[in-house]
Amino acid sequence: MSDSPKRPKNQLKSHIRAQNQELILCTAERVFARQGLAKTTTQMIADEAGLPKANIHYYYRSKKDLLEAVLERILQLWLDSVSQFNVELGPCHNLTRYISEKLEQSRLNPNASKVFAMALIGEEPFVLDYLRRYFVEELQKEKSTINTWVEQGLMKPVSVEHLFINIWAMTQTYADFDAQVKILLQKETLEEEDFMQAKQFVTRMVLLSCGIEEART
Amino acid sequence: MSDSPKRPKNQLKSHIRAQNQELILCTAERVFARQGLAKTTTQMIADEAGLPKANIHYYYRSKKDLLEAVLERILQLWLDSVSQFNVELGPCHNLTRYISEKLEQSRLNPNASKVFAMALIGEEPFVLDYLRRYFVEELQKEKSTINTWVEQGLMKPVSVEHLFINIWAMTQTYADFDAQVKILLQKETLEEEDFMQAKQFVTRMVLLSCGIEEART
DNA sequence: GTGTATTCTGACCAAATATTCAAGTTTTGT
DNA sequence: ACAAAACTTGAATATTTGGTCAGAATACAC
Repeated sequence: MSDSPKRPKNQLKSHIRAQNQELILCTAERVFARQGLAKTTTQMIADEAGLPKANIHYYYRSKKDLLEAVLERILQLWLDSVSQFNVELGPCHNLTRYISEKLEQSRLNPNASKVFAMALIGEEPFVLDYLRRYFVEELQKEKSTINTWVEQGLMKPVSVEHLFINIWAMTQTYADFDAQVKILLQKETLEEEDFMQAKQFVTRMVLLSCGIEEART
Repeated sequence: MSDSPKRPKNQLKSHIRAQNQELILCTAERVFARQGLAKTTTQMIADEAGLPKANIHYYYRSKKDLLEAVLERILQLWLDSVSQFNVELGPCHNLTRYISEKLEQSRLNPNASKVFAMALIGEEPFVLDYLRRYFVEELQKEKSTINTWVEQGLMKPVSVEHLFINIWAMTQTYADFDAQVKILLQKETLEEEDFMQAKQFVTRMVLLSCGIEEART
């Protein structure tokens, strides 16, 4: 979808193509995050990327195509970056790591996080389809893992759905609603330290609610 | 700001005026929530309200004015609807009630909740100013109340800022990202029952993290 | 070096949309 | 009943913006 004209006869995209697409996607992600999905114009992206507008349209037929390419990238990142649960290591270790990784990802890719949230709140079909396709089955795996732990008496039984809904809500709020967080914390910018505190706070809540002794990491 | 022409000589707005503004604000809130802030056109609002577009502009000079009127209404609701902490009654009762009220509000006014989230993620200056003006001092009160409880040994010391950030994150996620929640819960619509479960789940998490014995309400 | 495929880009177009206006209609105060 | 104020609304306007196109420039294969 994102390759407008015929690609170079075989395998690899041309060097130029790959490079420009990368530039455009990165810039678009940034501008989308800053301006909002609908308020962003192709012109803004073009200007910020230092390219003429027509050049953007050479690589991405339409604004919709471009947005979807940006979203695909983000969702891929989301899916890849957070490692799976490892049954062996038990709930405490896994949940702690999971929360840590999610928060770290929000901190390091605030733009991606925000664009994703915007698309989700706007119910972009592309994102909803993606969630339906990949995350539901993902959740099933975590669910069975957690059930195993429950059977082993390593944690209390909890609603896995609600657990994940709330872990996601908490870990993403620091990136998505950073404006609100900054106001409440009375800070100009969120430092690594703030994320560390968030990490501790959220981890504590989650572990306690699962009846797990807190680890001192 | 939101009253374009001279108002009737004194006190009360004319009946017609009040009625039309009410209709327009309600409709606008709904359409904004459905379409997104930027994608919504005055024409859509006009059509859905059954009024000609020019009539909308008679009451609200610009789209921006209209959005701000809608937001003001929502923020007012937000501020009013959730009752203050009552020191006498202790942390368990108050936190339980607070979470319950916030979730109930999300459930009953999903549009308002969503428009607010959209404006917040888009960093609408109007909303940020409002937060700075009212919520920061609001938080101060809660903070000192909680400190009192901590001193009385009724709960463990916690970061009040992070506590509220995360309570808000959790209670609003069910309305704001309902599309995601629906997918994960595999439901067409969120029922009262789902909100009840959310209420229990969130309350449990919060109380445990504050070292408070769970109430059986 | 030559020709073909790819990339670049300024100019242009059509559709969408916020906003204005002026001429009508209704309501209201007295 | 009458005039002033408030309200209504179809039509016009100005601007923004996504998208196109044709020809120029560049890279690439041989």
